[in-house]
Amino acid sequence: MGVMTTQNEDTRWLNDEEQRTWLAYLHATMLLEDHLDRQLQRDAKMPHVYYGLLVQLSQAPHRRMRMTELARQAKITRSRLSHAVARLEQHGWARREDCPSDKRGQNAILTDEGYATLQQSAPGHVAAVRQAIFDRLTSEQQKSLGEIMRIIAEGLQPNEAGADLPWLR
Amino acid sequence: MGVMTTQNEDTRWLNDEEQRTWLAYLHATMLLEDHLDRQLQRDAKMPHVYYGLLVQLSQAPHRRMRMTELARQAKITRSRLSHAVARLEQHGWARREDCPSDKRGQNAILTDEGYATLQQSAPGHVAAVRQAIFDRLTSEQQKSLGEIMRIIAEGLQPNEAGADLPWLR
DNA sequence: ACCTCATCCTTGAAACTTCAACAAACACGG
DNA sequence: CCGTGTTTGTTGAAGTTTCAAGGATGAGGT
Repeated sequence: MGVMTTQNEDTRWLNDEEQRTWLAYLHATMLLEDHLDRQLQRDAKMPHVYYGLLVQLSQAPHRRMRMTELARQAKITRSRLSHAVARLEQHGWARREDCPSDKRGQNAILTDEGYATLQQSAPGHVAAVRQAIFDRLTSEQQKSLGEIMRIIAEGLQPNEAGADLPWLR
Repeated sequence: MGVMTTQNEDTRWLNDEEQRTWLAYLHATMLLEDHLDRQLQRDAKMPHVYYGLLVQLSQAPHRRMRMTELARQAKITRSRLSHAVARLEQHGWARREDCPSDKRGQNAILTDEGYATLQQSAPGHVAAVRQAIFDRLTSEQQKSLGEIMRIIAEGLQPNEAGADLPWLR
């Protein structure tokens, strides 16, 4: 905030360097997400998040996954996924199928058409990512970036699996 | 994408560590943006981006800024800003005013009410950011994060200022 | 003055996301 | 088997963002 002056707060404001870092983070993430969204909207006719869903499906056994699991891995809500898959279905890139073992469940499935689209646009997408990030960083920085992002992500997970050990109350 | 097999492509796919780094980046940024959006939606009744706009205005002379300049600093499109300010106006957090020197221009202005809201929610917001990032990183990592994000942002800017020197054609 | 092109900002529609509410199916103790 | 609470996935409405288009003013040359 910086400008928030004269308050007997015990709030630990960000110091100058922290502010600059935070601002850089905001700018970089916003610019990159924008960049990739446009790149993929142009080349694959879909937003980055949707593309990510197709990628996940392509890596799953039989190119299919339970909705909840897909949502969990993609870090989005089930609701959002529901809408997203509906849209992907309209475009013919994915379809749904009832889960045999659980009558509540649905499997999201990558269609051949979806896979083909992925193949076509993957090189361009990778190039964009590489150009924006990896081509610009030293291997030290790449390593550091990985560590940092894992730490941040870890801290925000609603306790990813097996963390139910020291469970008070 | 890793699963993309057998292609005589000259595409430089991401290696294993690069993939893990990229995935961590996606997860961290997505989780954090979600986290802050919820935190601010709860405490300040507005999404993170809108909050950022008010912050920028609060730091500007006379708490006002030309629309285009605000959009530029916030890294969003003018269209998006136009809608956003309209909404902020509805809530009484901002207002518009014609620019005296340029009849096309508009100034976005932070209202007292907007400033008050900012003051109320700033401590919680800073705490959230600190808890998600700075409290978890060593000072080495903080420094590194800043450098890295500046590099990435810089590479994605449509050539921020003064880059109009070697202008071919 | 005029023409032309650039810049400023807005608009409406379509696309996407969030939120709360919901129905259906499961799980499990009684 | 019956309740009770949980999990799964969807839905509709409201909010947000994108995209293409457009009206108005400014800037610079002729």
